[in-house]
Amino acid sequence: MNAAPPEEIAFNIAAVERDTGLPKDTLRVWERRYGFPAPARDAHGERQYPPEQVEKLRLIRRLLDHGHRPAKICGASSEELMQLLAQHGRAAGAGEEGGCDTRLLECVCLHRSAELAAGLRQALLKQGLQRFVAETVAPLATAVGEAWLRGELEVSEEHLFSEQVQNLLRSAIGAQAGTGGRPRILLTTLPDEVHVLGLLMAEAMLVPEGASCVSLGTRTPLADIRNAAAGGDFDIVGLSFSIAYPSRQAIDDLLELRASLPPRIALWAGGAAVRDRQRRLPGVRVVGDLDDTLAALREWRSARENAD
Amino acid sequence: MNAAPPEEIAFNIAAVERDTGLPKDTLRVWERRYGFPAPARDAHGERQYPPEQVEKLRLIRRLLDHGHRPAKICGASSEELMQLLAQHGRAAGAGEEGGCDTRLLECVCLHRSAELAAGLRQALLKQGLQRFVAETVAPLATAVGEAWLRGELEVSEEHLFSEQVQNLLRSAIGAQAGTGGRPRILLTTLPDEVHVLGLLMAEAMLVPEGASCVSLGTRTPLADIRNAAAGGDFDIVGLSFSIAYPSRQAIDDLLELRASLPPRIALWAGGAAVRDRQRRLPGVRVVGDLDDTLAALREWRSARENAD
DNA sequence: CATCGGTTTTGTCCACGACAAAATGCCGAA
DNA sequence: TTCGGCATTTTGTCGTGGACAAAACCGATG
Repeated sequence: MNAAPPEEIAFNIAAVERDTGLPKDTLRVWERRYGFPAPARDAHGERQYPPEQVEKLRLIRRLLDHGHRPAKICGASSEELMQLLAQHGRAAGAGEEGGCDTRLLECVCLHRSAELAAGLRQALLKQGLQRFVAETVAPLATAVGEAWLRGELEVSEEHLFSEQVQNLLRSAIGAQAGTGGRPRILLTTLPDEVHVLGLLMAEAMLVPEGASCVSLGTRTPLADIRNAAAGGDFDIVGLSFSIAYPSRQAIDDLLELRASLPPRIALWAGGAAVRDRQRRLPGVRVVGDLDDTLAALREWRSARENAD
Repeated sequence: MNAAPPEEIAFNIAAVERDTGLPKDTLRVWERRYGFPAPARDAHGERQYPPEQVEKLRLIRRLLDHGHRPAKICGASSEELMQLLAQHGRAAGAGEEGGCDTRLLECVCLHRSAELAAGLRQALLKQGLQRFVAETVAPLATAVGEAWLRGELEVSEEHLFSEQVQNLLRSAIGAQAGTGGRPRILLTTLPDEVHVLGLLMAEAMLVPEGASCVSLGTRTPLADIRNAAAGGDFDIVGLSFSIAYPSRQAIDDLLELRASLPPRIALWAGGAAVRDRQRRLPGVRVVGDLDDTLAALREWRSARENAD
């Protein structure tokens, strides 16, 4: 009959910011404006967020990434929010999830690390690197993202997936790293983008085509990208933007980088935040998906031949 | 004679937070208390930090990580701060940097990515994985950290180093991943710790000894670590803490995790933030350095034999 | 359909007070 | 000496509410 919830587990505002990605200022102003979240207060008047509210904030955060507005959804119940998310899940799932290996997805959900690693390795051997990335990893990553969005995955499960894929891709890329092929491509993300899989997938598509890729990983400041690109004899700078990246900021950052980069260095951008934004990005090659990466490479090579 | 600095390049408070890692609240309260930083204001009264002040804040940030107090150093000039940092560099350098491969360090500084990759690969082949990690990677990582601390490296150079080492270690670990050896070890870091090299180095030491390691990468919430460890038949949870991690918080977090973890699962912690803190961490095996990782493994195995 | 202006929404910034948590310094006991 | 408490200082984080720029939205016009 322990009906009373264990009250000691409550989050302070800093923990909520960390867990949801919503800045403290935003949490406070939402409380003022929309009446949610409505945390309890401790003896000193400090906010104490119960776990349910943190959970709901996580749902809201995901819906925001998909274009909803806080005023509309802060009032809704958790069930309604889940329903909205499920709609997105279905919309995306219809196109992509169908093509994903459900056995591997199960491994992620059930935390079967050894089986997941083996299954991925097997798929890689069977399909070859490029098809493995385009047909197995990418749909799986989308499915994992959607599942995580719907709260069906724990953080540790998403991490496990990301780590395993990294291990495999980095090995495979390293195994065929050529020397000195053209174009030379510098791959990285901007400081607010932490997702690394997009970069690795791009690298895995490009290296087998004979391009020389140098990845700086995530979170490189704009000025450092410019310096590294100009000083390292690069032909192309490639940036990756996940769905969570604010689209407007991506555009501004790209235009700024384009302006500061020597004209001879091409600028490529890929990921959900820049898809269908080609029109607003003169001088930037927007790479729509992984196959488009190869198209962009062909374009670059034929343009270079003509220029010679 | 372009003496006037280009005034348009000034950072707002959010950019400074991102570049220095100092929270906005802290930046404002330092200004109030110590008179530094002293940003200009734009037409709307918002802070505009000139690049020199951001640079100095970065120096201060590094000194804080090494135990200095803000009140003492906010008043100092950039030159004095650099001198303080140089002292730390020498102190650490005397012990460690001497043992590091200066040719490879030069590759990092000069941004010679191909040469760096080749040099690392060669060292790995020559030394074998464990000696490579202990004798090449670890000293090099320390040297890179110190150089970055002294401002001798760009962000992009540090990133490049980290990426190259990751590529190599992940390949090497993947190549000898056994199946089902004991102990089964779950490796990760807490949410505020973003450095991944410590984890990879530990994994590289352990896997050749026949241990089964599963890495969740960085930033796993405490509750997820507990769930993953308890649900995955693990014997040991291993956490890594870089020098930048607040020592006190590391202790609290470790004790909390220790309490929530089943007693049969051992808890290991390594990295600068927990070194020499064994006394305050009952129930936690503090791993002093990479060689101590092997000692800890031997201890675990002999303890298990005796228990059987 | 694309673009422009006006309106609403939304996130971020400001000031300054308060106070908990951490670091430091001091003192007495093992 | 070294260690463990205890008082004091330092330091970071949280609170409030007002302001306003930037973004999103919406409708009208080329």
